[in-house]
Amino acid sequence: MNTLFDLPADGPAKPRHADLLDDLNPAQREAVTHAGSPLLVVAGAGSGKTRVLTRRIAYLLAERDVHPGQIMAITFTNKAAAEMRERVSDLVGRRANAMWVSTFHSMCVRILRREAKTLDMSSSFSIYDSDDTKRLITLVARDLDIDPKKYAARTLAIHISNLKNELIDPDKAVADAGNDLERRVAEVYVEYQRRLNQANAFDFDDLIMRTVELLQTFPDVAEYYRRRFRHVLVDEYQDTNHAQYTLIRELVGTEENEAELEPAELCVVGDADQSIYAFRGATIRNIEEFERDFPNARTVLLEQNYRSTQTILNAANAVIARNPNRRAKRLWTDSGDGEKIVGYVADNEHDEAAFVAGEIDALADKGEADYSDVAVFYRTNNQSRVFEEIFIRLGLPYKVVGGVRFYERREVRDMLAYLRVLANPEDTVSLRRVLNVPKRGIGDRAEAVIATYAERERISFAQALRGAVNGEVPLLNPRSAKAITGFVELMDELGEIVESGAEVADILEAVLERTGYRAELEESDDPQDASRVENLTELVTVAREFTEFTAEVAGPDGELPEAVPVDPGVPEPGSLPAFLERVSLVADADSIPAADGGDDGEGHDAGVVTLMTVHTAKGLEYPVVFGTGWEDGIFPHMRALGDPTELAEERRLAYVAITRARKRFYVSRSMVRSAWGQPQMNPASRFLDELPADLVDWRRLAPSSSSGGFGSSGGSPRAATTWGSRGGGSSSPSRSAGTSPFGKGWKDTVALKLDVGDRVSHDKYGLGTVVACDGAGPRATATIDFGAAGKVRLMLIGSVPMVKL
DNA sequence: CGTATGCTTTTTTTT
DNA sequence: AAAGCATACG
Repeated sequence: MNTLFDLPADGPAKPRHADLLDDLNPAQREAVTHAGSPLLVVAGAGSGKTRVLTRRIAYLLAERDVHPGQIMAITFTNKAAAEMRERVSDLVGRRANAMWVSTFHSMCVRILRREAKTLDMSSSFSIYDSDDTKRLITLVARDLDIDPKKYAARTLAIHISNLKNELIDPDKAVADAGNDLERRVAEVYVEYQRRLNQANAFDFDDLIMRTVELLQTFPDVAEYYRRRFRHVLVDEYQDTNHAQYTLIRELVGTEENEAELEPAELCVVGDADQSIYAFRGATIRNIEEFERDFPNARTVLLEQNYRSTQTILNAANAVIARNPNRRAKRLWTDSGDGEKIVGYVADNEHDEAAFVAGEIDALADKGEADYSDVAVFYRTNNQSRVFEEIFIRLGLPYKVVGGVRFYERREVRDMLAYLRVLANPEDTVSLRRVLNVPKRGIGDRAEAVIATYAERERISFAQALRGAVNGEVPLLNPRSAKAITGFVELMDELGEIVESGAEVADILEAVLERTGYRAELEESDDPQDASRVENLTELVTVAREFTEFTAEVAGPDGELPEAVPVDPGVPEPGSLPAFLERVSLVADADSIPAADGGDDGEGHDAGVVTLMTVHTAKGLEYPVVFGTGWEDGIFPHMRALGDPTELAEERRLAYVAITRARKRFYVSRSMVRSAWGQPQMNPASRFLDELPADLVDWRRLAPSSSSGGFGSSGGSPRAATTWGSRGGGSSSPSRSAGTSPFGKGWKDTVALKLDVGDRVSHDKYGLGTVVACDGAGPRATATIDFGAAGKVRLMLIGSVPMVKL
């Protein structure tokens, strides 16, 4: 991390004007000092964006007499928020604590806790993540007799999420529904939302949508926040969705809706080329139309890059230039060309991982990089596995960021569900989750009976359980009633512990013991259960540290950093609700190891290599970056191959990957890669072709195919897109040697060999284009877009009524 | 009600 | 390859 520009820790509380602007380039300086109208900072990768933001805040405080309590800065991850706060603190001291620096989601939670009553919710509400959401939708869909085959809960959840991101409420969704799917979605949405309310819960999307609703429906509430926050700063503006955009507008206010109050000063920072979250509703429109949305807006362009070599920037520029309809922007640096990009074509994914490990080893040996200087990127989480295997074997220290997240593990979620029920007894999803975990004799049948009873009596599930204790529930067999009584008593006991003000960690311990959850795991002989016990111990430790940390931050006088006036409904620091809130809103990126390897003087700690998806890597930088799996179908992802819009997003992703690198960038691809069991052959990523040939030093090329490569182009090596049984070694004894030029080396059962992009003619469907290939050998299938006839997935085995054109 | 077994699906990316 | 889900049986 670059500490070059940080003031000494004991520096002046109020740096002078010159200190804040001295080391900025003219564009940065303008972005820092601009006043009086909305400001868009188009910040290319590595152009000093965070520096501009933090300086701007410091400048507001030092030179423009703004009070820290008037500043709201919004980011996408807690890590980014923490970093921003810290860097502002370095500049202006502890005054920074009065600012709101947070993610969209925690900011909204904070507002919602305070104003919950206004929306008929209790401030002890639960926050549902996508897993909870899916569970609730499953329940709702079942109650509505919706065929789970035809409408998967996940599909319904995605559609409902999209509606919420567009601020479409259930009533409007019903009114707008124009086809079968939309009608079903709307129907589920209505009931789902009702149940969320009943459970005193918000889902992720609600946090934004309902805050907007709050501000739009209650002008006095909106005015309170508008008077309070006179400066709103938004990072990663290109990743905002419509709901977030509207939220910003409501917070800032406009002349129309607030006659006596000037709109707050808005400053947004972003880069359309780094927009990679369209799949969750982010829209580049927000950044592209900023000047129209906010009249008189000023735009500042930051193109000078302080991170990478010119070689790396040229590569990134060349790739991103292929995207259509793009506002021209070229990053440059004055720090020289540096090393060439290193390329490698592997036989298979193990070979690729071995190459990466070998290079890291070599760099470390030569003293050219510490492990902590190195990051390995891949497109999807499952690709981390081979790297882990080989790193473990070689003893290379590493950390995987993301993937199966700690808080998503079953045992952890079970425990959190207990805690959530204790904090919010109306939380039906969590309650039903733990009802029979560990097994205590309350089966599906009993659960359904209770649910029906609750529905009919119009009471909550929790109340219905109490009804069962009193024998008021018909059709419930006595055994179940007895089991339920036991459960209710157990929860009451735990509730008393919570009431007594016990620490979160102690509550957790009590849950683990008294429910018998830990005992069940310990008695099990499944080796997985041993690691589950460890995870739970870890969870208790996390809870312990959470309480201690907040006690520490609160300081001796008990004064909280963020507590300006103590907002009603804001959870007590270190308390159970505070813990649950924190846990609900953590992101993968929040747990990324420090880039500087934690060298606290004592000895030399080389740190760990960081493994993560390109998405997670956004906003980070490393001296050495490995971009792996650059294959069509992997990166760009298979799902994007058929769609220009999605392909453009994949290309932005490639741009993000390259621009993370400071000194060295490696790219690799693999000829063969196993996908769900079966080996699969992938052609080179089209993005490799887009890298200028003279920038890349290919350490190993694809073996040239005897079939004389069609499809090879430019300077980059592209294997002929034929099939053969390469690599894998022992996997298959049947080698392709001596077979036809098209080398159908797998099994002779495969009737037709197709690649993505091939044109075909089918007896029944007519002309089509292959958009995806899956499986191999007898299980090979192709997904083919037949235009008007739709997309069809076909087996390629036996006699296929189709020819390749 | 709980468990075993076999069948299905799963792979984007995440606050 | 692995995990979740439905079905059948104890």
